[in-house]
Amino acid sequence: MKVMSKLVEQAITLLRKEGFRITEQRKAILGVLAKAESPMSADECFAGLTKGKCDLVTIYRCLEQFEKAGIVELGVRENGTRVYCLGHGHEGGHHHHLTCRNCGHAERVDICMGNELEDLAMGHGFTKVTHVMEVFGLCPSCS
Amino acid sequence: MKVMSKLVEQAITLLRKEGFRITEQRKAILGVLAKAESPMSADECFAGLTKGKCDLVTIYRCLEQFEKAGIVELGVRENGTRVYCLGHGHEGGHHHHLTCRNCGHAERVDICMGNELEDLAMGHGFTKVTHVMEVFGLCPSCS
DNA sequence: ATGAGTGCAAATAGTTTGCAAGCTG
DNA sequence: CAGCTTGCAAACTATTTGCACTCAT
Repeated sequence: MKVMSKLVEQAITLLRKEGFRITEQRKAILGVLAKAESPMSADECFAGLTKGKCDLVTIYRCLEQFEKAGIVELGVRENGTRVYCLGHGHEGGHHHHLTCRNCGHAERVDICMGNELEDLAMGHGFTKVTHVMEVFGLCPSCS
Repeated sequence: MKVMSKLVEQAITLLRKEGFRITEQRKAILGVLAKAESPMSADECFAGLTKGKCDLVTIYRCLEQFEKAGIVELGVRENGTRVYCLGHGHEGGHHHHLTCRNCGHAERVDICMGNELEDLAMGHGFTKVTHVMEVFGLCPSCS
């Protein structure tokens, strides 16, 4: 397991802290996510792994754990497919994406109305508020 | 086909204008959507129809057409299920929803950053920009 | 009458579950 | 060594497609 990106190291530390176990497959999955630095579906992670490294089912289970542990962000594609993303750059905080409907290329979007939404939801008496937002379009090359 | 809500009538007019044909099943589906006035999945529409009125496949196809014709809004649930919504009240323009993760109850949310997103996307050279946003939480009764 | 629309059956995509065996802490 | 994790097979849910038939225009 050659060099390990900073992102992966951070993630592993966090996982360990949350009491999850560190396995070869988890490290591999994190590696793929880190290399992409953009949202990926379980299937895409699978494709990015050296064949036989890990079962697709394991990827689903790990991604779910990663999300619970708060080390990846969950998003949705236009067609409903769930995608997970290891925070890009800096702090990797909450963010969204501008995804090309055609080639899949995604860019980070930092505007977000999370607070306004939370306030509004609280106003309606809702608790445990979360939100999903995805922006789609055709990127310059695909336009 | 008893009385028909204003919403349904509007929708039918629009459909006709766009060159789509008006069938019993389409009217029925619109009727269900209008009664709910909140986002529904294809399955839920199906359940709301008198058995045998229309095939589930037809619902999928109709909803797709309705969206193309611009008479329903497309949304996504937390788990990726697509939901469609006939504009509530007033103009039925673009809007989002605050959905209870537990009981499914949904309320309309009018805040939206569509313009900011569009500007940002344009800035990145993207065209044909659309976005999906859904807010989830636990409603007062389910909290 | 003619092509959009429908029903039925079957195929897909994405995701979940059960269970026995393996590996981490 | 206890129990979290994994792999494999199989079940499931949401959605799509092919094809012959029907009905709105």
